[in-house]
Amino acid sequence: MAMRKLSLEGPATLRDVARVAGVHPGTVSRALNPQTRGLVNERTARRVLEAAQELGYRPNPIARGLRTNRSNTIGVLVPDLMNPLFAAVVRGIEDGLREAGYTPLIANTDNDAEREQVAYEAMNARQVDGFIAATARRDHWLLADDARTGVKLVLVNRRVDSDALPAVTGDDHEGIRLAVEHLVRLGHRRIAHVAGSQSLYTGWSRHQGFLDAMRSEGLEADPDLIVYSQGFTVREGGRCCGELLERGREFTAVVAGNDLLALGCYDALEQRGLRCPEDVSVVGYNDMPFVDRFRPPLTTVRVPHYELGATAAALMLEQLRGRDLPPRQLLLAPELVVRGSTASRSQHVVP
Amino acid sequence: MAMRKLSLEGPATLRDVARVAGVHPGTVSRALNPQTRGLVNERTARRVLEAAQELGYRPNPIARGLRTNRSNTIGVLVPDLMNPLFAAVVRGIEDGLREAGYTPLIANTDNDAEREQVAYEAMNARQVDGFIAATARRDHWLLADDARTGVKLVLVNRRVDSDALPAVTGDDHEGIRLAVEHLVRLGHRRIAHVAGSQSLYTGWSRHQGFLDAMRSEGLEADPDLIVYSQGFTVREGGRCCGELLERGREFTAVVAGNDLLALGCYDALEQRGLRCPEDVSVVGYNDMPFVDRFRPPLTTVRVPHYELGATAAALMLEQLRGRDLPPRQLLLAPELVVRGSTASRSQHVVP
DNA sequence: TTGAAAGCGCTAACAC
DNA sequence: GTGTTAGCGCTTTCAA
Repeated sequence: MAMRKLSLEGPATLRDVARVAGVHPGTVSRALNPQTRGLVNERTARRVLEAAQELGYRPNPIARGLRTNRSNTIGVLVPDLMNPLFAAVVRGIEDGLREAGYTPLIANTDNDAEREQVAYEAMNARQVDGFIAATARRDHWLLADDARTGVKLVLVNRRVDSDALPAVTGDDHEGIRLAVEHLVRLGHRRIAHVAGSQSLYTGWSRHQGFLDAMRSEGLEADPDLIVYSQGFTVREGGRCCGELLERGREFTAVVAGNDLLALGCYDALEQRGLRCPEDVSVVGYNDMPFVDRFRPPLTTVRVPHYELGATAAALMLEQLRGRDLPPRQLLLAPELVVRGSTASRSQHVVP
Repeated sequence: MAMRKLSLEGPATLRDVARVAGVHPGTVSRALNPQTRGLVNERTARRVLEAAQELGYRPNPIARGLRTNRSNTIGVLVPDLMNPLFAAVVRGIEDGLREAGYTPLIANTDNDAEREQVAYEAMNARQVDGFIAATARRDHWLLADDARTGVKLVLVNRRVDSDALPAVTGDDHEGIRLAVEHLVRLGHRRIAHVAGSQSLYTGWSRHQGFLDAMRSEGLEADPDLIVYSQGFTVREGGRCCGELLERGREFTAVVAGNDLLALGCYDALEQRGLRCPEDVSVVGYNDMPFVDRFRPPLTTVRVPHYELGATAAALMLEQLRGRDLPPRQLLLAPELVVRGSTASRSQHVVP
């Protein structure tokens, strides 16, 4: 027996369902919400469910959000989706959030403070229930912002020293230690470091890791063998490695702050007629897609970016559900991937 | 003279502004909306603007959306953000939309029909004003769906033959023509094609382009020199190129359906002791990041992915503003990028 | 030109 | 257990 749709146009509303089921809209709301289903008679609930089904009822999240001040939406602030690392993090976040019915709202910020502000405000206006920020700069208004009242915040790929904020990061300290240890086992002693920008968290933490790793291997981290790049780019890697070579201090291996910097090292070495790994070994960081295809295939430290994102999502859900849980700071284990850019120390010492 | 905030908690609302300005909320709404500002006295409007400024008033898009059935939000359906091509498209979309105050809602679908459905429904429920779909499958429920009433749809990186839907795509026909022409100029005559999956739009259209290009060069497209992959992966490229070699028909060059397939060709050739480009030239498609770093650097056809996205955004805005504009189908020009994987035809003919 | 009032679809406090 | 009511913040008729 076909039942006519009650509201003649547009999708079915709660009231339509109520009319079909012969109950009050409030009852429908209760019956449909898992949280409050217990408050309603089982038979009634079933009737409501059937009516909803029949009408193809879909709750309107906008209306719900207006009432509840929640949106089941999480703002994701990321420097650049075109960077494969962040793309992986974002997929992890999306997949981690989906199960729980949350949707990410994504904005690229290019690490630009103004764009971050604008995106933050816009998302706040859209009632996001929380933010996951992959913003890399170490000093960040988001971290200090007292105006950040109520809204949850989870950091990914960076943390704060105070332990005041939930965060997931790769264990840079351990990752760099693996890289240095690998080089030492190959006989290298004079190991250089092309560091990432020290104003970015990962650049800074890997630099710290390098200093510690050298120390614990009983080696001196010669300041002349450390050069700081302005950014994580191939170009900067080339410039820094070039500077290293021009300083005239000998070294047989270099640990780069990330894979792009390592690629730049390739360029600088080639330009001066030096071979990798025969003359100089190079280690990258991140294990970007296709670095195994480079010439030579890059030895690097793999960071579980997807898992970083998925874990950040989990931490966010935890914050959202639990009331005032202590913020947890998680460290995800990296993995050394040995390929063709590292080899035993040559007799030939550069420069 | 400091003015106390009126609603003691939470952000300022329209009513707060109205109280401060000494007018009715309706007037504030009119004064603040550029569309209706003309209806209100200029002096009053200024007073309202000042009050809004003072209170730091931000309109609540949720409430507005509830009333207007619009959300200033565009659903973006994309197979996989971790694919750098789509990441670029999405950035183009985001940047193109931002100016106009629209926000993308992004979902990865992995080209999976069910996930697409779910994402589509969820976004519809969130009142998206339109969809930009980069979904690649040629037969697609979205395209036929009669239930797609009212909501705008723009296609990117694929089109439909009927011209019924606005779409932006790279000009695959021209791109493949450039590739074939390049090879012919290098003296190649027996040119093979490792085609992408024919159920995906780009795989199909590049295959068509190949047939036409060969014809217009006065060459025969030998069916034995065309092999169809199951997907755009390195692995499939390897399998297909291997099959090509096993068939025993001679060829000196291969046009791959995309860069990953081309990479697979590298593998298959190397595995059989053949050199690229000395024995076989290879051309890719897309110009992914870092293909210039491969061994050998890949000759390929560059597709302007970012512009594809930006143009799709523009098309969407056009649809949103104009009432029932005829759907435009745009073609963006590709560009041949010659690198090291193509060379003059060798005397040595394989297999 | 502005005010009044209704209502988008939903939830939650309270009443029965 | 269920109905009633009020209202989230905004836009948009309709009247004045």
